[in-house]
Order: sequence, then structure tokens, then C-alpha cells
Amino acid sequence: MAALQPARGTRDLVGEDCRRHLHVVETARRIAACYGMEEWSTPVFEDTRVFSRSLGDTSDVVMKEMYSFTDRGGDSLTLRPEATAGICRALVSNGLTQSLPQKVFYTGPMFRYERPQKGRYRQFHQIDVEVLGAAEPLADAEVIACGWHVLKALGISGDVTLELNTLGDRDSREAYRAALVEYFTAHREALSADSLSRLERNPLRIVDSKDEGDRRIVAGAPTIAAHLTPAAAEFYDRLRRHLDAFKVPFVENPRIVRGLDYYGHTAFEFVTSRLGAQGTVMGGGRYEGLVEEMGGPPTPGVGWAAGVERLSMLLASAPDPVAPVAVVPVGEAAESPALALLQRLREAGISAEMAYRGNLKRRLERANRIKARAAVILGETEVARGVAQLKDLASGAQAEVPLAEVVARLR
RNA sequence: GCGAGCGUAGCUCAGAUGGUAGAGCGCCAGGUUGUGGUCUUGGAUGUCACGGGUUCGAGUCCCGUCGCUCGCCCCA
Repeated sequence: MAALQPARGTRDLVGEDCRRHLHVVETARRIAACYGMEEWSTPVFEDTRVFSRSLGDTSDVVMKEMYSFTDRGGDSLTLRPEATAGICRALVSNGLTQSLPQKVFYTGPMFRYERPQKGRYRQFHQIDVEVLGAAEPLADAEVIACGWHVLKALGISGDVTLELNTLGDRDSREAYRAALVEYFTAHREALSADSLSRLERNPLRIVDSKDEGDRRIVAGAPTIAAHLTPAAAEFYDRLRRHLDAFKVPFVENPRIVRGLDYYGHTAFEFVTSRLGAQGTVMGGGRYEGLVEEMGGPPTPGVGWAAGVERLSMLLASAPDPVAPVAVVPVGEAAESPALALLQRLREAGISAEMAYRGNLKRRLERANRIKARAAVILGETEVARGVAQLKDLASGAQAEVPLAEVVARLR
């Protein structure tokens, strides 16, 4: 029988991989709670319209990357490609537009039908923070400070730079977009084939091109700064002042853009050079109109998402599993007392293991292999005297301890 | 959708110019029937990704397929 492989773009999280993954998620969860974020959980699949509406008219290309299917009732459902749309839908579904702001932490698997590459999978996992219903730049700064805090707590902030930009308000963006189209049209002979088609579809994206020829042209392209309305410039100023006050370091990068219309004002990415072409480790910004698309009232939002796989790859080391205590019975008469002790240890909150078989030597070898911190050796002579041999497996020191005191000694 | 590289033991990999497959780690057992780590002796393990071709002979060369990896496109 041929061995089956995981489906393309999916992978198992086993051993160290799983510990890294959980460490990222648990760290983010703990820190987000310090910022008043409450965890939500929404379905893994949704009515396809939840996502198609969030994508507006860019649909065509992007829709091809969604895992969509028709269920037996004939409804079109989609495995969520991201968390924000579902969160906005849930805000409306649960009537929470009446109690704003809502500050949300989210984590879970997402799905996109893409060609897998480094740090990029078809089933991947994100951590996500969103603040819904706050129009003030302080919310943006708080969200970014939370992200920075998570990266610091993971010990990877040294490898990561916060890059910040503003997309301005609607008037700013329209003026900027027009200026960009004019500029790139004037240089169209020099643009790459890819960027020529972007000029039609999504001119903002040219600014983000990886093509070297394009980059030379982009260097001379207009930036958003000159096209900001006074209100948009003021919003951006306040954001930067708040970040300074929060002591969050950043560099400005006018090349950070967003493809969809509902993004405005703040756009940011935490980037690293350690992950090849997938350098963005956490990205986010401000948006408007998404909640309306889900049938709610106009409600602004600001948030970020980060790929757990990418963060896991940046961790210097995997956290160790908790070191257990090994209970080692010697001889048949010791087995029941050993089981009783095993259970007492576990109920006292101490991680404890007892091998299913083997003699003393084999069990100690195994205790060593599972990195046990101590062994409790219980032979027939010990049972008869109501004691146990307590052996520290790091030092090798062994002492006789009354059975009744074993749990306290190992706490 | 496009391009490049790679596929040999559980893992990491070695196998010039074609001659019937190896190491380290890990695993199992003994040295040590109530004491692990270190040491030492021995042992098991492979459709050499799959299919075809060239050849007396293919892990090695050729063609195809599949898979993985990295990159392009896309990135909500």
C-alpha cells in the first residue's frame, strides 16, 4: 500500500514544529489580552459572499485562489482565506455594532489556493488583532504597539523592522492614483510586462514591483505625501506622535500600498530579511466599509494579521516540553503502589510518566530519553518500608524519601 | 499559470569517468538479572520517487510522470 502524503501546501505540526507554533499563538494571546483584546472564534467556512464582498471588484484573479465549494443544499461556501471578513460579519451577526469599540484577538487556520513557497502554505495559520469602531489614530497606534510587543516577547524584534505608510483618505487616494497613472503612463515603454498590465488593473501595485527596471522608475514616482488632504496629514501626524509616545520604532516606507478600495490611512508591515521572498511577518492597517459590506452600519476598523508559520521559523529555538518525573517500579509487587503514586503526582499538577514496560535499566534509559528531571524508584523493598528512592537525573544524586513526602519534594 | 533546482535507510547526507548500495545520528540487543547519561560490542533497516529507453550491466546516462524546494505572478 502506497503511503499517503499530506495534500500539497499542507503540513503536519509534530514535535518541535508544534511547540514552536503553540508558543507563538500562546504568546500573542497572552499579550493581546493585556491590550484589552478579547478572543473570538468564528467558523472555518462561511457563505462565499462574506469573502467575495470583502474583495469588491478585484474578484477575478483573487477568487481563483479561494477554496470554494457548493454544499448539498446548493449554497456556495468558502474556506476562509483570512480572518477580518469573518470578524466583521460576526460583529454584525451578533449585534455588536451597538457596543463599540470591539477589540478582538483571533487565531486559527486560513486557506488559499496558491503555489507553496517558503513560509507560504495552502493551509496556514494566523494570529490577528482588530479594533472595530474607533476612528482615532490612537487605535492604530495601540494596535501597532500590540504587534510590536508580540514580536518583542517572541524574541524576534531584532530581526524585524516596522515600515509605516499612510494611504490617506479617499480624496487623497484619488488624487494620488491619478498622479501615479499619469507618471507611469509617461514611462510605459520602460515598464516590465507585468507592470504594464498592473497599470490597467491596479496601478498602485507598480510601486511595489520587484522588477529592477520598474524600481528605477518607481524611485522617481510621486509619493502620497504631496497628495494628502489636511485631514489625512493630521491623522498621520497624530499616529506617528502616538507611536513615539509608545516607544515603537518605525521607518517610513512610501512603497507600502494596499490593493483594495476600503483601505485608507494607516498601512504598515513588519518585515524581515531572514525569510527570502516572504519578508512580511505581520501586516495591517485601517479600513472602512467592510462592516457595511456585511450588512452593518458604517464602522471603521484597524488591525493586523501575522503568519504563525513565518513567526515560528524566526524563533531562535523551540520551547522545551515540560520535564516530567519518571516513576519507576521494580518488580511486580511495586506496580500498584507505583500507579497510586503516579496518579497522586499528576493530580498535584506534576507532569509524571511511567513506562508501559521494561526493567529498571530500560526504564531509566527511557526516563533519560524523555528528559525527565527526576526518577522515583519504587521496588518491593521500598514498598515494604513505605519509602521511595528519589533520584535527580541531572546530578545523579539519590536519596531515600518517605512515600508520603514524594509529591511535596517534587513540587 | 510560468521558471529553476532537487528526489538514495526513520533523519542528515556520501556514492568521479556506468560494474549489483554506504556513513553519521537514531533505533534494537549484549557488556551490567536494582540504577540512566559516557564508553564498548553486535544487529535490523532501502521497490536508490515512479514508468519507459540506451547498455552485457543503470543509483549513475536519456525521455516522460509524480512529488518536494526556491523564485515569478498574486498577496484579501
